[in-house]
Amino acid sequence: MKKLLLIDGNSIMNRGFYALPADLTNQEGIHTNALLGFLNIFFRIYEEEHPTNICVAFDVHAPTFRHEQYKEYKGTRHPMPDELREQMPIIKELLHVMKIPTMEQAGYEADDLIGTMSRKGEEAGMEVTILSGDRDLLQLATENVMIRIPKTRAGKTTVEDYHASEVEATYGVTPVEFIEVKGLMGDTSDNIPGVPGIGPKTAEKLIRTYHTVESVLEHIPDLPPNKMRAALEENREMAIFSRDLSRILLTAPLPVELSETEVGREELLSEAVKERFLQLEMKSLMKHFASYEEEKQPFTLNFRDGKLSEVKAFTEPGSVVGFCPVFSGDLLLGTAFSIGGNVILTQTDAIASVYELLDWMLKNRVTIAVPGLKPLIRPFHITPEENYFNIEVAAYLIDPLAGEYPYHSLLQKYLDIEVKSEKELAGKQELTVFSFAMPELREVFAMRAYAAEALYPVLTARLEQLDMMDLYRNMEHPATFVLQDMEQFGIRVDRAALEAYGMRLDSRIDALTKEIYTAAGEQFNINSTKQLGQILFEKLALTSGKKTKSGYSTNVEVLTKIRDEHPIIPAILEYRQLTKLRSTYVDGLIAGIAPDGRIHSRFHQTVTATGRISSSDPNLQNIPMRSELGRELRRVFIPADGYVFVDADYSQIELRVMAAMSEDENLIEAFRQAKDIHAATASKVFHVPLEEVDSGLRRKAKAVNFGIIYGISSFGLGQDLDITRKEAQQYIDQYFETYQGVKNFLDLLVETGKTTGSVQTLYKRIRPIPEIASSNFMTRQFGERVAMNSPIQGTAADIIKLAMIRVRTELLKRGMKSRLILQIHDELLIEAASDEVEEVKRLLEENMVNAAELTVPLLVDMHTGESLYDTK
DNA sequence: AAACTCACG
DNA sequence: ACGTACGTGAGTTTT
Repeated sequence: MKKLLLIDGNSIMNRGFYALPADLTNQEGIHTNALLGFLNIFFRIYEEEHPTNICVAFDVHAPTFRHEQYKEYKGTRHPMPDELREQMPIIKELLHVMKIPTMEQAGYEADDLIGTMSRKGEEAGMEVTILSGDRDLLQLATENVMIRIPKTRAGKTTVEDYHASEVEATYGVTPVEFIEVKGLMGDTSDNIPGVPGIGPKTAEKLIRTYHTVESVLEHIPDLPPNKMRAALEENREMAIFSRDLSRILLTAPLPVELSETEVGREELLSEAVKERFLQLEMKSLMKHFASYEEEKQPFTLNFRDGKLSEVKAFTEPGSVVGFCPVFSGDLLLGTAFSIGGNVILTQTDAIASVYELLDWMLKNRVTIAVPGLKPLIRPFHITPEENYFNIEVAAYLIDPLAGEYPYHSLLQKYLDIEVKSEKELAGKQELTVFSFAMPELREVFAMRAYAAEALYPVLTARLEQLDMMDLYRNMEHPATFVLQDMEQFGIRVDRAALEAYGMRLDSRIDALTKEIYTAAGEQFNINSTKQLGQILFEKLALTSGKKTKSGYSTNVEVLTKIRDEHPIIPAILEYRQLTKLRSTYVDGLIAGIAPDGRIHSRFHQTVTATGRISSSDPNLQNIPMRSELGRELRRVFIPADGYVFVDADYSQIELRVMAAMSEDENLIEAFRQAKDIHAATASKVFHVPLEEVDSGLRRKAKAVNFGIIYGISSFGLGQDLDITRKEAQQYIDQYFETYQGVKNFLDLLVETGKTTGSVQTLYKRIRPIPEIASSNFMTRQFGERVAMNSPIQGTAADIIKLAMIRVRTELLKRGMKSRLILQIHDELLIEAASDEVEEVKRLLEENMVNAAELTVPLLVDMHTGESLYDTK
């Protein structure tokens, strides 16, 4: 089978130019970033596909005759920067040396040439791949023509692949209809006007129903009589014109014949090419020549179908196996077991049989390594003592900044094995009972189990090396079970009360909306910061404060400063508060209520850089508290019948942790004595007797205390207290004079960060700080603040994790009905059976206070109540 | 997808 | 001169 690779030259060069550092030059001062970007992605695709035919298309930069009448064509597009322009002839010349044909044609865009060539290739029975950064090309996708769009996130480049079916799956319209959608919505970057007022959502909906622009126009009488319909009526011709502009030509005259596009590996990687790359000082490309001589064997995984009994037969007592069950909801679809690098796939829905096998393994001292443990705990009744190993959590401890821990990244990073990612294999295929018959999905399941087994020895070795094995065993592993419990229990919500609260908000939002429109003298979208900025700072000429990247800032800080300038401001502030409550909390929480009347948030263990837990879908760690109206919302969170809430939060845990870690005698003593640490700090720092510390002075000391924890900067403190930087610096100096141990401690953290590239908590959890080595001043400063904050925030997070584990263990041991249902960083919420309240209170306080042995006491504030509101 | 805003600790 | 406090997640608009 012949394979044709067509490349959108300008688009890929452009992408390389902006993705790679602009200071990438050779000794002659020629910029090479776009060239390198182009060639990197080119070689990657080449090695993946091994195309037999290649052609690269370029735009000719002159007005093209198709758009001649359209004067402002590409008027909004930025001109090509000189640094990029100078690289264009070089890439063409390089391609010439590589014997890859290029094409450009006056009067036609590269798109048209690619479109036409793709059809020629398809007709000739070839598989066609189009490489571009531009989604417009998606209209060319068919079952034989795949569009590949490279994306770079966090330094890693992935490629999105679209056949016709994937375009349809992703956008809900066929590739041909894609053109029609664009005709309606327009495209500012291509200067295609579209129909004003119709965005992507509306356009997609219309085309999904009517398929073509003409058909939409014919059916205008069927549409609801609103703005959109009026816009369509008034812009009939524009819609057709825009659509025609969007359509890529499939009949352009081609300067290159299909038969001329054949390429051979020898020409592509010839000595001449190598020499040219070296002249341009693109040494990183040399690996392609080396690999030509000594090709690395691609990794292939061994997997086959088999029965659970075979798995058992092959498993040696005391060994490590990789295990990955596959569920669709609660339904088990099958399992993958990896034993000594051989994977056995079993299609089965018999959870009990699998449980039996796992039980046998555990009894035979087998370590069961799993990609992620939390989802398996409930179906397989797993307990913390059992010998499971959680690959995801281990990988998180070693590299907490990675964000995600998919097997392909981990295999690459720790074993230098290159495998296709889940996405590359399975794409967007859904899980069904047929999944075990689909080759791509089978490979995904097998790979997950294989990776778990293969990664176990290297991750455990790394954990040992970093002295984090205890942290894993005694803290992270048992913590997974607490999180699973919290997800399962959820929290009860009074839906009716929540809806009533929403209605109250609605009526006030309506009134405010009218008020704002009147004050502004026109209607506009209050949610749009762009429109709001124009109204406030241009039309009403109010004092604009800070700017953002793209215009005026309209945040609370700015608006509060001009509160008295115009009655519209307080109205907007209130509107903002209310709409936030409405959309994020009322609507968001209602959407999250399960059939059991409770919200089952998800709790994540591998997300934060510092070791904290995070919560999502919905986030229950940011329920309003600070404003009275927002706090009212807490009334809708209620305990089950026969239960009450018992809530306990650590008092000043981060400051206490800092006192203990720094061993500052003054601060430790302050905590041993003082009831009010902010007042005590004020007294010492500002040299005022404790009795004379007023609320203003206390507020300042409190801000300083926070600033210290965040990694102090005079600018930040000044901002917070609204004082000059100089004054803020004085406060900081005075603070450090009082607490010299703290100063030494923070200095040591920064120094440690600089020399080792990371810092750690009391329990050895590490936080890497790549920023601290940056040559950029701002970035480096950020790194220094992180070095000061992370050990403190992280140690506090460690302590509450220990407390959670102890509380869970204790509740279970005593066979109590009460349960831990929520963690909010320094706070634990227990839904306590009414007859257990006193015991729960004792147990909770006892276990929180004694979770860690510090040189300062840990104190908790405890409250009980009939709703989350009452537990303040 | 990125920017902006804002809810929490 | 630079132009920010540390850690999150979600909704909305704009690109």
